[in-house]
Amino acid sequence: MDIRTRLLETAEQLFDRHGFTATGMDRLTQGAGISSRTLYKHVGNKNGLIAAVLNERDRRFHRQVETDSVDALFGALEIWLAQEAARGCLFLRAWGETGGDVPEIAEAMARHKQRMRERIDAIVVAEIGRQDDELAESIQLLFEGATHAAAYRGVATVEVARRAAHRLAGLARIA
Amino acid sequence: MDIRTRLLETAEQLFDRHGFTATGMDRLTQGAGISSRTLYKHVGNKNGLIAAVLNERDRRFHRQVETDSVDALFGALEIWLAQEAARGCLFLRAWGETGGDVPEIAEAMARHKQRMRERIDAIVVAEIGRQDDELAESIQLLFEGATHAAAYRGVATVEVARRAAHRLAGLARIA
DNA sequence: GCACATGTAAAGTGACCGTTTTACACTGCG
DNA sequence: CGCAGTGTAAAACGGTCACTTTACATGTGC
Repeated sequence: MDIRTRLLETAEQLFDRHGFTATGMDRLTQGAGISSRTLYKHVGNKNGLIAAVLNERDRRFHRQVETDSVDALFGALEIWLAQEAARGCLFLRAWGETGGDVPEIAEAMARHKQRMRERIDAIVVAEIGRQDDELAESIQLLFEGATHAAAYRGVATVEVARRAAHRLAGLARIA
Repeated sequence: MDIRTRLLETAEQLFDRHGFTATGMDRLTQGAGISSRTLYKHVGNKNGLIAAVLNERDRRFHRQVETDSVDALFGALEIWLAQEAARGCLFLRAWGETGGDVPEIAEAMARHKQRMRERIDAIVVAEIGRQDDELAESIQLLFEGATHAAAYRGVATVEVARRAAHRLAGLARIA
């Protein structure tokens, strides 16, 4: 496997499991099986590594969530949470741990949320046949809520979010 | 002002602004204007301080959110987020930064979420005249979602959550 | 008036932080 | 053949980490 890929996958796991600040470079190099010199050649510094991990995760997450119905959207979230463990949104966690002070990380977070919003906009159009900002924002809230509530209420809470989104879409359809 | 109160208030601010791991004990003692010896006498160690901060915040948050209508609940959240700055749920952030491995912190988080759930259960009864787990869980999802989405979409998103909760309550009322 | 609790200031503990450096091995290409 | 590129291992960098210790100043109550 490619060195950079191995590094990013290892880092994503360790960051998600133990937190960003708490995960030292030694554990990262050891986990990826590379020297620290190589790590710094590839990602510059720790914040660069965090940003790279987030951007790669965004690509992977988006690929999974690229659906065009409310059902499929929350179904994808359910699968994601079931196989990745639910510890809240990694983008918001990175942003929070760094106090919002690292531009590359803040931008990765904002970009990810914006991309999610565009996907939901498309789903709304597919569901009710027209744009509806209020509905889209509500679905994003339910999606965000499920992502975080799953950490303490379990993945089953995604089903509740899916049904609530469905009901709101139904109301929007007849409005 | 009481030393312990001053310490907890300072710590809450610094933890919220910069993250838990990133906030060193020096900055805490300096911020609170106390010696490190006194700090350790009062809270034992850093995890003890974090747990104490969370438990105090739970008390304060709950006092603000102790309402009995959907409108008032989200109104309270809006006020809270407007005056405290929205960086996501501090309980989930602490839990995530410590990898869920610190019992006192994990318990503080779970207790806080459980208390929130009980409040929402009471609100549901007040709103529709009977218990409704599905509605309560949906409202908790919207509340959680608004808390986190406010970090990147601004406090205005709380209004959207409030309206969505209202609609779902309306549906539950006629069901 | 003396013990005691509670506070301060400041130095010291060893461990670990992110990052750089030094020295060396392997590979593929002109 | 030689050399640039890419990797390793391991030590060193100065700094900061959470936490403890030492030494000293208070005020309070018996």
